[in-house]
Amino acid sequence: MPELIEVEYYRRAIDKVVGQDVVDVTVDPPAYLRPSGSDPDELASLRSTTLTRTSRRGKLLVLHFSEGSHEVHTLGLRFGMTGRLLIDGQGPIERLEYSSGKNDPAWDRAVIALSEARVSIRDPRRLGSLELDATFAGLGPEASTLQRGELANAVRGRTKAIKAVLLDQALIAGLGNLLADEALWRAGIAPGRSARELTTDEHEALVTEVRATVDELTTRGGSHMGDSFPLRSADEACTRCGGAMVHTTIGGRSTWSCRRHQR
DNA sequence: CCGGATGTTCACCT
DNA sequence: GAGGTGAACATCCG
Repeated sequence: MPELIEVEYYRRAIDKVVGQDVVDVTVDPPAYLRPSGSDPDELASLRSTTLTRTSRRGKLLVLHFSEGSHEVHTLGLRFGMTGRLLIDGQGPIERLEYSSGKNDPAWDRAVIALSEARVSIRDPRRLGSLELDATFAGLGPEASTLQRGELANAVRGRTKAIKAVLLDQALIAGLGNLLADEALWRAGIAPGRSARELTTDEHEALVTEVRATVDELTTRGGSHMGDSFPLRSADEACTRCGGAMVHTTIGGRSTWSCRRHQR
């Protein structure tokens, strides 16, 4: 799952099982536990704790576990491109999800067995991960509430492309490849522009469009259902201005933009 | 058969 | 330190 939108839906789904006790937490393969080299046996420290709350920044979902009134551990969940959350075998946002075809229980890479529910990450490509005692350290400000000053901070002195800044989770947390393209398309900013060269007006436009895009897609229910989305095809014209849609690679990611109205 | 895909991390360059 | 590239993960889709 990309983008913070789906992760927020997952967070809300897990909120419904807050209050339950942990029976066991497991990963398979062991490398699904990060950072690499972590010992899966350490997950045993979660047994008999209580899931007391959830939190999220960007695409990182964090579960908080307590003993009595004392928080003793957290667990970070990352979904990568292809990880889905299942609760008792059910995907809370099934209709939004990547996998249209096969759905193999063997792809359950992380399982959190609670007293009355089973939470798992089903991830065919293993691009997601689990992290014991994860924190938000190292993540930039939340994209869905991005402020002008936060964007100004993120781009300050950076020569790399504005799209690469939007995708860098340490600078701004939560935007994925599709959302970054959409926000830039809406703001009329070419994705390859050097970040530090954006004007104050462009900062304003971009902050507005990042938030609007996240808001609209959250309301609508996910990032795959856009009807105003910039077409990811060279065969059709920009739905806003009729210009040619062009494909490039920026920050190592596939990028679509309109040659005419994105400047 | 081949290449690319909503993500992240790491190694290796410049 | 900044930033770019490519590989890796494993599967599906066109």
